[in-house]
Amino acid sequence: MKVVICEKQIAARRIAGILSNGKFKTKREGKVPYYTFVQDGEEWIVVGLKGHILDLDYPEELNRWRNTSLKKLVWAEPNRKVINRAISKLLEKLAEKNPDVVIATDFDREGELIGLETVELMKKKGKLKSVKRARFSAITRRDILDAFSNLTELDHNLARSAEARRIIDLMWGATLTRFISLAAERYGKDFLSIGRVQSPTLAILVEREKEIRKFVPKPYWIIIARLQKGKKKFLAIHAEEKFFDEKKATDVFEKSRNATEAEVKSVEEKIEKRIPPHPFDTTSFLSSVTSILKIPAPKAMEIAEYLYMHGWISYPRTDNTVYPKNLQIREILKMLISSPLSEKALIAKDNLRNYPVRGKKETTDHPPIHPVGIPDFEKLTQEQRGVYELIVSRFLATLMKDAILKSKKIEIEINGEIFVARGKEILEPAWLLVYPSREKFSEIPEMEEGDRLRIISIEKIRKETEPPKRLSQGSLIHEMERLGLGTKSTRHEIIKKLYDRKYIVGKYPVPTGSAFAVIDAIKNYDISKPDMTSQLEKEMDMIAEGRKNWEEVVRKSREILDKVLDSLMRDKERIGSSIREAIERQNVVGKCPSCGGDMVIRISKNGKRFLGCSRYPSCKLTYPLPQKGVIIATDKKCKKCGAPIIMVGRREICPNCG
DNA sequence: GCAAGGTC
Repeated sequence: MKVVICEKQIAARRIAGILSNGKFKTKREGKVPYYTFVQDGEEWIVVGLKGHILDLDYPEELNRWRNTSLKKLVWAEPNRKVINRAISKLLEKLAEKNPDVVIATDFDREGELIGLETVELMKKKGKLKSVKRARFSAITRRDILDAFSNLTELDHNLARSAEARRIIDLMWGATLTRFISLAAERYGKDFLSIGRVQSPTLAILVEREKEIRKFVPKPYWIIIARLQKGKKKFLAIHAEEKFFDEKKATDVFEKSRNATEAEVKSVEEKIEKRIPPHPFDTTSFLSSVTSILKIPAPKAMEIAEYLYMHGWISYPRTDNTVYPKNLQIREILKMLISSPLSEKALIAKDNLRNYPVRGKKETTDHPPIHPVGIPDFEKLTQEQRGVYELIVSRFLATLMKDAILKSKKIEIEINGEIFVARGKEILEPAWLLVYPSREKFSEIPEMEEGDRLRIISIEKIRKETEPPKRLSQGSLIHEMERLGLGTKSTRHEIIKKLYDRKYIVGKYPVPTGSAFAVIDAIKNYDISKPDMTSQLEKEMDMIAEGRKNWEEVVRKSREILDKVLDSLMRDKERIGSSIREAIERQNVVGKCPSCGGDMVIRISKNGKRFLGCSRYPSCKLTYPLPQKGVIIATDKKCKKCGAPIIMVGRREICPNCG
């Protein structure tokens, strides 16, 4: 008997289909499906796992946080425990039949470890006749048949490199998570956490927030001219753009406002192209969903998972931005033309480019995210429908011709001062008809050198420089990818974790007081930096190449952790009180102008938030609060009424005067 | 009640 082990259900079914020429049967052991067929008189069984089947955990006696010495935890050996009882039962049952086993998990580090876990679990139950490895980087007929006729051995070094990662992550994560929670006296569901990926990610947000808060806006002035050519009105801005010197701005303003006429000095026109966006990988998918549909990244991934499980989109966890050669693009387009989204699909069909757009990242394990089926729109929620339609739109856009624009720059003289009007018109919209673009377009009238224009008005407008923008969840995921933090499958979960720990709040994540305090406590250690991951990556490569021993790498990491823990322990009191203080201050936004108590964000009986004095009931002062947006304290007071000024999002307001 | 990595 031959037993083939795959990493996931969909892979198992497709591989069974390829190996059996479509002649396989689906059977079940309890709830677990597997696929079976007979070839050359031998029975084949193809099993689909659900990722890892073993996980690490510490022995029971180390699981009482308050009674366990952290020093002991650092040096403790974690146990392996089975994650999914039903799958392990099936594997054990198959092992008893002494089969030839072929490991056909994903061709990567974790895939190799999943394979090794499976073999070790099965070997406990029966003697395996042989163990082989099938390596393929795409589930296509050719790649699979090729892999199965050139079977190799399991790469133990590669698997052990993943094992080292797993042990190192757990020992650092568990030890420091417990340390910071114990120091801050946060127990149960309120615990705080630290990890190799989550902490550097949080540090990015904290750094950015510090820049935003210390930012001092600088006033500047712009001078604009409202002009008219024929019947068309348009705007031009003085060529200096930003005047940081108000006197200079006033001089220019006074000089130009007396003019009665404007004259076109030069006209510059350019034809420009806009290439469609590249096919969706997980990162660009999440970034587009969060920015276009305003759906949080974890939710977007959940929806993608749902659409995939129902056979409407391809596998959503991919780093690939290039369609594979064998992708049936014409067929998919045809399918979309007879779907409720036919209108867009027909526009695409009439505007096809020669070859679909290619992104920079090309991998062969999964194709970019694209539609593979048509759901019943009536049965989808509004969000599911939105996500599906965005995937369709993106797919169509990648097949379409470049958009053609005409950009114009017109220089206009007004009493010796030069003003500039800019316009951007769409000549050939092409893919812009099916996919949203962030670019702004505006038309301005046709003009020629020497044209005289009517001046409607000249205005001097005061503006202020703006602080850096907060990262959206999508840009945060891009940033994580750039720094090598997390994987396509985990980045959104890391973000969710930060929300669960109340380290961040709001749609555009804003770090809370506890985030500032925790990052401050660990800022001098590698665990708060992306370097720890890049260092670990290097060591994993060396283990995989056989140039380092995995146990040695783990032991060295333990020694470092041991020292880090010693150093943190010496500072435990100070770290603990600074986090506790930060959490207490989290809801305080300033002083009560009436009695000097603290003004605190509170929730009323009907669930609305408001500002109330901490000395209630002896002081009954309250202010209303906007119900939306993250509220941040400033150290300013309102000049009119003395109430504390608060920041809502990035805007400062007085809760009393507005 | 810990992490990060797979997957549903």
